[in-house]
Amino acid sequence: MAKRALPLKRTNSRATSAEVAKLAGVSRTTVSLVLNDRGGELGISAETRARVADAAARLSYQPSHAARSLRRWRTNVIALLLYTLDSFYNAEIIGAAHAAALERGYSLNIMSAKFDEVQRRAYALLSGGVADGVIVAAPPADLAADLKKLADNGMPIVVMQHHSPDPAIQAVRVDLERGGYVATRHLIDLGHRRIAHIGSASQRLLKRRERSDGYARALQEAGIAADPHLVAMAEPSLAGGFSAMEELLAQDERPSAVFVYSDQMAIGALHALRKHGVRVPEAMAVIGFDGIALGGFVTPELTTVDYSRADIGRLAVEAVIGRLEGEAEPPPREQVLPVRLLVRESCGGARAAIDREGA
Amino acid sequence: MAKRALPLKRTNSRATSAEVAKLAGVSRTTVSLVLNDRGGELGISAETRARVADAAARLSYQPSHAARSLRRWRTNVIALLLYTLDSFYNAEIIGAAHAAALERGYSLNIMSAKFDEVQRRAYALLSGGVADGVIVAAPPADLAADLKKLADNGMPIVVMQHHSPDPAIQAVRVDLERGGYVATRHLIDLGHRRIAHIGSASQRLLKRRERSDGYARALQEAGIAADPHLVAMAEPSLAGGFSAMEELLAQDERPSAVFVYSDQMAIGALHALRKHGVRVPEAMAVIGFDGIALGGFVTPELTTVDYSRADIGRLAVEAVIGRLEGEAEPPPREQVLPVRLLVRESCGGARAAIDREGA
DNA sequence: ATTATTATCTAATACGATTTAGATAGAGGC
DNA sequence: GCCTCTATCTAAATCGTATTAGATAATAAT
Repeated sequence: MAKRALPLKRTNSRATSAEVAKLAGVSRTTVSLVLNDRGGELGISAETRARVADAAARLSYQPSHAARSLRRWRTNVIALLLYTLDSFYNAEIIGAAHAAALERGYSLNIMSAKFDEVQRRAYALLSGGVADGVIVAAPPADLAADLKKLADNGMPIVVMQHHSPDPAIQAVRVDLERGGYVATRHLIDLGHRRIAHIGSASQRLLKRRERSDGYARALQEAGIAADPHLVAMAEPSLAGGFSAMEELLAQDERPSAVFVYSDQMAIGALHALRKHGVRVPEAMAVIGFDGIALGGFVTPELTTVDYSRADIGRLAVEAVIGRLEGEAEPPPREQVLPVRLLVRESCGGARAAIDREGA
Repeated sequence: MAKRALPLKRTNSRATSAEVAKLAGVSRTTVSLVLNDRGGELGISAETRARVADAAARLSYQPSHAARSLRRWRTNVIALLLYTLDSFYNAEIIGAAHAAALERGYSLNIMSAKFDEVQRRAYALLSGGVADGVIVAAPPADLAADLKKLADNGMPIVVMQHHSPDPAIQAVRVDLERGGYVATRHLIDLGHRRIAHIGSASQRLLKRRERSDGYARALQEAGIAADPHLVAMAEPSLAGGFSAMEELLAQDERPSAVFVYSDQMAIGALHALRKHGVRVPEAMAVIGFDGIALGGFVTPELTTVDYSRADIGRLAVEAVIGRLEGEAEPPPREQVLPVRLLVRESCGGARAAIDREGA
């Protein structure tokens, strides 16, 4: 692991508040008060305030993050724990989260924790106080215990895109079950009866069955018997979607439509269909999930279940900050965002698009 | 900006080294020595070491990151500054960087600095000592001065995917000029003469002209006059590629091939071509740049200029750590990685693929 | 002239870990 | 019994900032 620390030496020549104090001819206390904007209320004269600000600027003083958070018990950092950086919707979530955090004076520390080792490290860092709160996307199952420990220690934790795994943990998520239902219902309304489903079979992530549940509910409601041969599970990736689709195509009696776990997998599935000469949407209708921008750029353009990635990022950040700044009423344990059908080309005719809104 | 800090209060009940010391019946010094694995060499008996380790485990002791880095002048964190999280190749770079960092006992703090405001914040954080070194991808022009200040203060800085903007800043980059040359040459070898180019016109990022330079060199070498009407610039995004392609299609005399700045833009361009009924590769050959996995899943599969994203991430991390741990010889200012042509479908016939290797 | 009040500023401490510079005790040499 | 040496451990100082609890001097009130 980590080698021995190198000889302790002050390498960089950053100015300290003491040096600012000396240059301005005041005490460290005054410097602290002025630079934290408490000079006015606490009776530091305007003239002194200006002198301190000037000295700080001249020395390009930047407070030491370590010293400040040691003293304040606050880092003003929110950690964003992601397990899949290649999810195409992450960028939007992160962008919105960033904006929301900034607005409240926080910054975001994105920790990608793909490997077990990184994950262990992330836990150590968090429990070492590297951030004030944590937002977790798609947590792996074995992290649940760690998260709970952090939450029990008073750290605000918000899970995105998943059910709250514990009463101490908030969740900001999308109505995935309804999404699965809406997608499948769309296919049924278009006249399909043999409707396949490609699901996510990630070993590591917490089970996410909601989409599949919605699929099953729509089938049942329409009086269509569930056929286990029409369900294929694979890793949630382009390649996973590809191989799951090939598996479905190997069936004796092929489906005429498929509801896919994510747009990413759906794009893999489209590729498999093209390779096997199956025309979309004529011979196979395909519907994805997530509404990523890329879906509008593939052939054919992907019909999908859309939701606001930006809302997820923003609400997650606001939930964490709300907890940190002690808002009056306890926050709701779960915030569930609506989904909406986004009809493009990959399912053919758009006649059912009108009243499938999930909001 | 940041509201006033809340009342100072010890909210979380993390154990401190003093509590571990008490439980183990030793001094804080001993705890520190033992937990930093210096107990052996400094004469702490095996029995005491075991007692301390046990006490630490029982209290689930985690050293305070703030206190430790305040004292050590080391955070063991490397910051990774990204300006575009939606670049599809970032995930691979980040994955490799993570692995390399972990191996040496460091962790990665990904800071997405899309907005100016975030960027200012990032600079403040870094200059406040939140990380020991920085890796910057695609730095905006206005950040160069900030980066230089950090570098002059002794912070190791490595730029990825770009020329080193300053002698104090290292670079790990790809031979983009050669990539542009190889791509264009491929099109020429396939018999094309009217070869268009879609470039990146990002206002904010540092100018990156290498790809275009390679394009120009290949044309000149083949005795083809450069035609400014065949060059379109746009934002480096799916939509940018789309609109640039439409612009090119509006020409009186259309090109027969196009070399696109990135795979992402190329996918946008493919979409424009399909929309306008231009068949690829028959009526228009398209070649991209980056070798992202997605390129193998679109219609038609995208021919591209590939390079190792993983090497970039790994080398960047190793460069930073090398500087931090004071390696003997000064590191090379630039490390330039090779590119290689990856022939798929979007340019038609593959006959020129053999000897265009860039390595 | 004394006391209270206000305006302005500061000395000293605390945060938690690491490190420097010893302290203590026992063993061995004489 | 005194001294040295080694093995084992520790007291105190330190990192840079924020905060608590005053200090000081000028002004106003009596």
